[in-house]
Amino acid sequence: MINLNIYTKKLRESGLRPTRQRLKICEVLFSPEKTFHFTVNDLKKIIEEKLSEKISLATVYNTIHAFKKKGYLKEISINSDKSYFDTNTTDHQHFFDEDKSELIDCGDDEIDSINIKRNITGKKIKSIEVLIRVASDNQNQN
Amino acid sequence: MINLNIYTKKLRESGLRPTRQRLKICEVLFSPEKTFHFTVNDLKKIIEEKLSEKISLATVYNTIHAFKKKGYLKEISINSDKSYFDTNTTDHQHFFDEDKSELIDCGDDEIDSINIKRNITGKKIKSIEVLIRVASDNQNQN
DNA sequence: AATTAGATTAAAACAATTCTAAACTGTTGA
DNA sequence: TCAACAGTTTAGAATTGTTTTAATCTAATT
Ligand SMILES: [Mn+2]
Ligand SMILES: [Mn+2]
Ligand SMILES: [Zn+2]
Ligand SMILES: [Zn+2]
Repeated sequence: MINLNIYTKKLRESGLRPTRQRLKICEVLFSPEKTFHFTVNDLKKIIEEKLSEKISLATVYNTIHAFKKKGYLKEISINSDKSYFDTNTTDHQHFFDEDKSELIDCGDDEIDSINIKRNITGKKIKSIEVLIRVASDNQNQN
Repeated sequence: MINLNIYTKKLRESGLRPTRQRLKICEVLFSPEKTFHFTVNDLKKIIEEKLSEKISLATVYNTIHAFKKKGYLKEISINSDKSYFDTNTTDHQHFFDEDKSELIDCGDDEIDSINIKRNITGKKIKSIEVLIRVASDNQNQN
């Protein structure tokens, strides 16, 4: 299988051995044509239900964190009880659909580039994150 | 005391009775000249240590949430285990100092206004949040 | 003052995440 | 090839921020 080498390489580069569980994680994260957003529980469910591979939460967390550290995944800031991750690691922004608790990509071409006129002394900008919260018009905005 | 009426009004407008604990919360949140950012625990500590008023976490949470709902406080989205609130309810953006886990206001004049070229069908934009993560140059960026 | 609706509180429940430690597996080099 | 080691998996426990509960208390209304 062609992709196995790619997965193994990504794992090795993240400081991880290519184990059965981790290769399944790679299959879910890196084989789809399209990038997507997910929570840790989403990922665990996909592996267990679609790929029929039992996997512990601890393994999912440890692999995801290694990928994030290496830059193969991004974490998105939302005020939510759970963390959201993104397989799209390019520079882009997000809509957050509050009705469905779902992230939607906002391409670089769909938003004007952010220009910051101030800098914090002695600090470097690590990232600029934009979150556009949306909800259906007739919404209880509590 | 002049401010008592203001606090009582804010509480009443948030659907809350002006109790001893809640007036202390108001004193902390709404008397300072400058706005500030805080976590629930920060607030509890200030009330107990500086104002010597015992207060339960449940009361802090319930009051903060009522103020947020009414618009007297804003909650800021950061990927953090805890929630950050802001007594500055005007439209503004933030720097997040990752070294100190501290928010810094970014005035409207310090960042170009965000122009979004796409809209999500059937959805209304509720807010546009920008978070600029900063850290000292020589930083372990794990 | 009595009544009642709402508030306070300690403690329990909850949920996401992290940690632990024992069993297991991939890798390496003899 | 295979023993030995280092790294991995896992269930379950621990941790942490937040929410809920239910008993007690208090502000508001009469
Ligand atoms: Mn959490
Ligand atoms: Mn939490
Ligand atoms: Zn995305
Ligand atoms: Zn602010």
